[in-house]
Amino acid sequence: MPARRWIAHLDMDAFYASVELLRYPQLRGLPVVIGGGRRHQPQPQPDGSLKFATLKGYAGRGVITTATYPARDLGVHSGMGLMKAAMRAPDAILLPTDFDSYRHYSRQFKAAVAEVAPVIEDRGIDEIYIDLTAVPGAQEAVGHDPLGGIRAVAQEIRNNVVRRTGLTCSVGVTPNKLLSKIGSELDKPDGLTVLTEADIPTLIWPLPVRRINGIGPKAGAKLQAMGIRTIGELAAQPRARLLEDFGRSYGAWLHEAAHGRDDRPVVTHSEPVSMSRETTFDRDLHAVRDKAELAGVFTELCQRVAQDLQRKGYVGRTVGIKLRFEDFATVTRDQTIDTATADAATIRRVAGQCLKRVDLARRLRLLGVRVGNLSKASRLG
DNA sequence: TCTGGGGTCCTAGGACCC
DNA sequence: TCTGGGGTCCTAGGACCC
Repeated sequence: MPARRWIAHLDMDAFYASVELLRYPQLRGLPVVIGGGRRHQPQPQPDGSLKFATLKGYAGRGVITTATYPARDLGVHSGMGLMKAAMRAPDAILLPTDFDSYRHYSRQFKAAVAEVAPVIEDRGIDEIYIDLTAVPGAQEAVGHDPLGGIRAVAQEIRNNVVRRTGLTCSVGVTPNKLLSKIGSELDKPDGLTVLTEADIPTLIWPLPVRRINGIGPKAGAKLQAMGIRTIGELAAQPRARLLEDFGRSYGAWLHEAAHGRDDRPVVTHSEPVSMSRETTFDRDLHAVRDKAELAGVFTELCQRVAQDLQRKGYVGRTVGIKLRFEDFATVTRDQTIDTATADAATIRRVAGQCLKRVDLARRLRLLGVRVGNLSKASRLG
């Protein structure tokens, strides 16, 4: 009998916030949000306790990167501006982001998964896909339960993640990535969902189309305007109509996705395509009046990108800039050079050429520098 | 009280070459 | 003497994701 393909999607629960709760267990059960700059570190008190900042009176441009479940109950969520969140949940505790710490726990949980199932695709700091097809026991029935084996393998992964990190995760296991990604959200936090194709009509079709990874705000709004709300309604559309309205490629994909079909493999290795650094200013800057400040930030961004490239051993041929104006309009300019580089001064010079091609009448909110077209740096330098 | 930072992929037009 | 067709590279913007 051929092995049945089993793909898991594993998503760490409220990852950044959960890591912070390991460090500050006294905050468990409270509304906590992560985000903003360095200015709200917990302050040690004379009695040895810590005083935590709250959202009340927050002024600045930060957004929430993660909110604990009690904070979500107050109506705040990731991506929301901190000022807006402060109005909804003024007493929620605010902690600054600490990427070094999150990266550390990211490595830990991925290593814990790899001990059980080594075929892993990285999807960022807090989620992965895992191919469970060849994991011992995955194809076996347990008693009268044909899915008993796969369930046990997934549970063992979850157990090992908690053992090694103290953090919980939610896992979806299905025949493909698309369904597993949806599945991992069905029982969150700390849940396990195993689905087969037979479950699609009952468990997938009633969900809103936005649950499909790849249908974002734009496509979601367009579908809604067409009267299509659920994945089932999308599946019921004639393929030809989707091709007409969304183009050959995206239309065909929408049709397949709605039927739960996806044959993408789990990709265990990939090379980076670009590296970038960008920053949003505390206040909008003007190209002339704030020239010195702008120049300083610009050079620093180039240096940081160069440092990232060198640390990871890459060079790039395309240097680009990104500008966001006060009205949030965004433009990019890039230029490809003959010889790939990771040199800060070279990046700075080419990026400077790019900047000259932009009309800088409006004030700037964000400045970014990117190097693309990457290749591995040779040891000869 | 708007909207961070780091990515990938796709599209589309023009340049340029054969 | 009036106009091809394919391929690749470059650039800009946009959708989407974590």
